[in-house]
Amino acid sequence: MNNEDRKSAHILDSALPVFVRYGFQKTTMADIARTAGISRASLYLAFNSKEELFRAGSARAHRLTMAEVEAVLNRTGDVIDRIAAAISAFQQGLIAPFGNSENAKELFETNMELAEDITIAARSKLIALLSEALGEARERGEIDLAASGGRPADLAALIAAAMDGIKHNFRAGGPSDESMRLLMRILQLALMPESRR
Amino acid sequence: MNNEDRKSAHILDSALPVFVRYGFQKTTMADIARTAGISRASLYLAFNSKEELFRAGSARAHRLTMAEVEAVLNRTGDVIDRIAAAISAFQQGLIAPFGNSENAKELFETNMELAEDITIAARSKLIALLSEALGEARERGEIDLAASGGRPADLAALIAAAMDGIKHNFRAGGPSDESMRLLMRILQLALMPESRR
DNA sequence: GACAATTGGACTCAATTTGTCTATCTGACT
DNA sequence: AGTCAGATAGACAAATTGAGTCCAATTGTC
Repeated sequence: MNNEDRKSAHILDSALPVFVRYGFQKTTMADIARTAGISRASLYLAFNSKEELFRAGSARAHRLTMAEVEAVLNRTGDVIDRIAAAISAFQQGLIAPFGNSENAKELFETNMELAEDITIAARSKLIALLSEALGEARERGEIDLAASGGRPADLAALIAAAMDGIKHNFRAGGPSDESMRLLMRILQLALMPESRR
Repeated sequence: MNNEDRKSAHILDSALPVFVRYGFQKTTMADIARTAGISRASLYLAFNSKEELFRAGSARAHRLTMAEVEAVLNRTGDVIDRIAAAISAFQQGLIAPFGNSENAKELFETNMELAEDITIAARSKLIALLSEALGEARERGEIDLAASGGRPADLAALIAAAMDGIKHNFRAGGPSDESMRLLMRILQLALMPESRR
């Protein structure tokens, strides 16, 4: 990571809590510069506009989170457990930081206006990663997809959809985690090879 | 309470959480109107300006809180206990609603700009009420001021000063409550009549 | 229908914010 | 000391937002 990147990263890390506190609309570039400990002029050297800055923040959050998701999926262990951990990492990285904010709704809307493509790409990648993990588990005979009749990609999409549905009611410590755990248990049972039943 | 007052009260009650959320500066009249469920035009029928609205809010909070403080002091029981309860009511009514907000500092500053007289008057009244309670307790022989050498007004001012000092570090559940309890125990010991020692 | 209360919307004016630019400063390196 | 790159304060125009006012239209009440 070069110097330029470290500077940008520092700015984005400083900007996040400001956006969370005030929402996109009420946050000014002066607020962000002050929080980052730099001048407004310098802020404009790093980002050409508030919208570009927000987009970069979204991109960074998605990049870091997806790296974490990928790392979690590449661990050893039961595939369902790894998927559960991956979903958890996804939520921790992309929803939790905002989910408790009173400005969550406005921020999500802003994100969809300014960074929808990034969000969609990350979601696609998540599904691809889950699908890949399921496919490999099937090769190894760890799970049996024949009984449920689904392909890895379909199962991955289902899991992502459930996660989506749950996230809309997200509040830390709410029933969201429980719903997700339930889904994982159901999957585990449904995908268990006959040989282990 | 007439209709006009109920309307104003409703607006002020709606405005408080908005101010707490955004601070005075970033809160707009449109925000308040939306939260109160009325039009911006109606909001201006009730209050001529944002500053007047804030002042009215401060006045209302002080009025309600001081009524509660007075009621608590007029209960039966040990005078020190009643004073402790009164201080607690004062803090609950005037500090707790903001003390946990990230905008606490800005809001207190705004209050001092727009409603300093109200704040000072309430503080004076608090001291007068405490002083009165102490004076009556002395008449009844419940406490002995001779040993400490203070007059009721001096003691009342001391208590208020301690409360002030503590409030600047106020965070819910912080050490503030403990400091105040300690002061009360000390007072209880110091003012106990010799006959009971 | 009369009446009062409320509203959306248009409007002005002032303040704020955005984004740009320049002259100046600072610190590192030579 | 001289040079250079990066950061800064501050000024600035343009755009946006917000405050406060006003009124015609609407709503609900009697």
